[in-house]
Amino acid sequence: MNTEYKPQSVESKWQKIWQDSNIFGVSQENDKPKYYLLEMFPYPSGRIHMGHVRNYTIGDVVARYKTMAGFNVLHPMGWDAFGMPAENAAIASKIHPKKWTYENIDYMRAQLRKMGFSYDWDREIATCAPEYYKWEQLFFIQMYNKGLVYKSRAFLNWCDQCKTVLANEQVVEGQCWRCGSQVFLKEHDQWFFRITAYAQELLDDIEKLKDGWPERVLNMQKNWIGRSTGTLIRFQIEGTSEDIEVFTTRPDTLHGATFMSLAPEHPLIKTLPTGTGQEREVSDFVASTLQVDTFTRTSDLYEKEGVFTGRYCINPLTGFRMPIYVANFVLYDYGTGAVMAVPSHDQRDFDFAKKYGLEIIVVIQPEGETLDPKTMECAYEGEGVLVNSKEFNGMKNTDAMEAITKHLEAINRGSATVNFRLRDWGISRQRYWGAPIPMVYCEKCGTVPVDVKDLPVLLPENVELTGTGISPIAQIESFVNTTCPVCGGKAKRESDTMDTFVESSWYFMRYCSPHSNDKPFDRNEVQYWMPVDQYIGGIEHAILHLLYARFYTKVLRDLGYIGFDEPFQRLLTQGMVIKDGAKMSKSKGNVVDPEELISNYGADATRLFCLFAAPPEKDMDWSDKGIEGSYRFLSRLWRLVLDMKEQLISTDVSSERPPKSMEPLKRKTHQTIKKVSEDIEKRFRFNTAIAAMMELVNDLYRAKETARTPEEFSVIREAVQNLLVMLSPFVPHIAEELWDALGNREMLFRFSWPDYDPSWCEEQEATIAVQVNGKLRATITVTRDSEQKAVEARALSEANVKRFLQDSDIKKVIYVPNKIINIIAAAR
RNA sequence: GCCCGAGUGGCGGAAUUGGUAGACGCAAGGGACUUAAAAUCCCUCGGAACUCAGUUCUGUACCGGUUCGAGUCCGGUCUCGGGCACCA
Repeated sequence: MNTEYKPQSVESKWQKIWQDSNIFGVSQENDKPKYYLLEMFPYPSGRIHMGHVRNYTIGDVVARYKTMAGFNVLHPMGWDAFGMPAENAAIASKIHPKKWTYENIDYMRAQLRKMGFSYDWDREIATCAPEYYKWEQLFFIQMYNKGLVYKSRAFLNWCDQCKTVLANEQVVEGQCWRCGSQVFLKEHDQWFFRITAYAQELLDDIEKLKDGWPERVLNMQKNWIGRSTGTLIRFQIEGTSEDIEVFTTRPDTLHGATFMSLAPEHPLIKTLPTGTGQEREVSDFVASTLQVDTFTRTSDLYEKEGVFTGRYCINPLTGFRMPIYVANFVLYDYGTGAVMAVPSHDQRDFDFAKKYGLEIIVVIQPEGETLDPKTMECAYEGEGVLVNSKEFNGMKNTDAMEAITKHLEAINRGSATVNFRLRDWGISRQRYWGAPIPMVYCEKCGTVPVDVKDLPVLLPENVELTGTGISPIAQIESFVNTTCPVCGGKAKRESDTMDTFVESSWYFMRYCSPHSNDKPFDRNEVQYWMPVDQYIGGIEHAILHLLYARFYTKVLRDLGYIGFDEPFQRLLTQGMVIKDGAKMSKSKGNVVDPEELISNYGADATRLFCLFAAPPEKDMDWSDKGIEGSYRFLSRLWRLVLDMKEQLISTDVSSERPPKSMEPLKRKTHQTIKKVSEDIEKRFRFNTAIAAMMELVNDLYRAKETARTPEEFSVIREAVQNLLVMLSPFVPHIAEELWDALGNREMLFRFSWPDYDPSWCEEQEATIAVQVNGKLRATITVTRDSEQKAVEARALSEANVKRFLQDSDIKKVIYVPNKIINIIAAAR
């Protein structure tokens, strides 16, 4: 055999064998425990990038390890195939999105195969296939019937670059998460998923994920859901029977509420000023405020401004005539879009009152201090005792919160409530390449869902893509014009498509029965495989995808499809791949192409370096020199095994006691099995597992120099065999090849993960650090588990120890067996 | 402002329960082999000092504490990263 390591031929050989024998196919099975390992599926953008390589390599190690450790492992792969890049490519180069997408899928599938990943390709799905999105349309209709889907006209985030609205989760620092351009508010008709109905459960169930999810992600979700408890208060508008509703966390300050602030988007703004002479001023203010993008408008530095609407509302406790303002800092999105202003105890309201000369009434006095509205320079937001609050005077403000809320309930002016920051999920997209929303507008019957038996509503293929902002399918008469499923009369179809995050909210269930064609999935199969035991993906989905998927799982449960609450038991968020101090990106010109790495160094070396360079959850620094090191290691392994091939084949692993000369190697072998098993199983620390195997290789090189007898080679064979088994999840091709070269018949992937012999893990001797007063003075080697007396005697006989004990009395000796002996002494 | 992380050689990173700080790898320097180079193999590699086979001092962002013993625990400070934030 040629002794030079040439990964390309080895890798393609084994990839073909794996593919031809369908070795990675799995089915429901009862004698092994199941394990569902999932990596976030990719968008088929054209080529895989280093982020994919890292993510999927980590997953593949776990999948292969778990298989060898005796689990029935589901490890599927598919494509998050709807989305805007396909459409943009179509506009730019006149390729149909469908063709573009499927060509990309073919190319990327081949790339993933070249990496040697152990996917069950029979389960591959693409979310743009009607067989997939059909079920999503069914869920939509069932959710609609249950009141979990509704349509509403609202001010929404609009990205002018992408020509579509965006969900709140998809706006990052006022910019579109995808293209980075400024997002504006625009009034739009939109379909919403009522995720807020699950806000409390999404928050509560975070408790169930504590053990398996990174705390960071759970915190982010908690912040995003943003629960706060407070009171809903109704203020009557003077001269009408209408109320303004307000949410406050400080009902204790209600007696000090002297004006009202409304968001510019508040519906009352359109009617309130009528007849007051303020109409013009208000509408000008609203128009100019709404032109400013939300991010700027809500930044700290933005000047707080407002305009009087000409109307008043009545403080329900004091009867105070509160002027109603429209103010640019009030968010329509949060609470009720209206804020009762208490300038004495809220800094923002204080500034506003000073600016417009509004009344300030102190209602909470801090201990040992008397606040005076005339001399106050800022609001007092701390605790204290109520004043100017009628029967509540003298009460501690913390107690008054409940007391005032109770009182409001009694006079029917308010109630205790819980408010969430989380908004309903707007899922309409004015784009072509997505799943059509299965609704119909009938002149007689109004908005009605498509009849379930007519699903799927197929996305028409004969479109012209222009990127003008109207849904392209709205212009296709044959699609839009339809008949009403209720009355059979003329009707028009909804022409918006669904947010692509809807597809990724349930794909992990479809993998369980990907070929089911009479229902979304088979309940038995989903119940067998789900929940996902280990999910792996990027931190950028901490809120977006992971929150939506949790929500959707709960919805499908309540629709009766499944019987569990959470989709992902454990989550690993892997770090980014960094080069030259920045995330790899085309614009920075620091992109490394995986395909080049595969052809230069092979898939195995690429995989190895991705795993070795950093622990998975940390960002990984790409290093061109580093991958050469990985390649060097594999070459070293290759030569090691093939150089000894003859001697190894002619001997067998023996259960006899090894020759003395080989005892250290046998010990190292079992220690390495233990270390590698624990690093994978308990810690997901592949870098230290690889380091341990490198050490074993280094030891094997030394052993190879001295070995002569078959008995000695037998121990080497034991080490090499186990090494190859352990390496196989990391570098599967070279491991299979060398395994085969040693004459093993069974394929490594089908081989069992090795057990270690605990008696061979322990060293015979222990190196003990000898300290005098906590400082290292010598190291001694003693037999394991030696008595303190013997160790102490040895320690005291060390010259350097004696030196430091001169003219001193020993006060105390601390002995930790096999580790350390510390002699505490004081000068005479 | 609130809530999380993280700070260790020239670099990526080890040190799992408080017990020899720097495993493994990269880079660098030296040597062997070679006509030469590549490849390979061996040695050195945190800093400083000295009486240099060795030994001492010092060192895990900074200041302090607990402990026989702290990278690890506690209190405080600084820096960096992340999330939320005019949130009523």
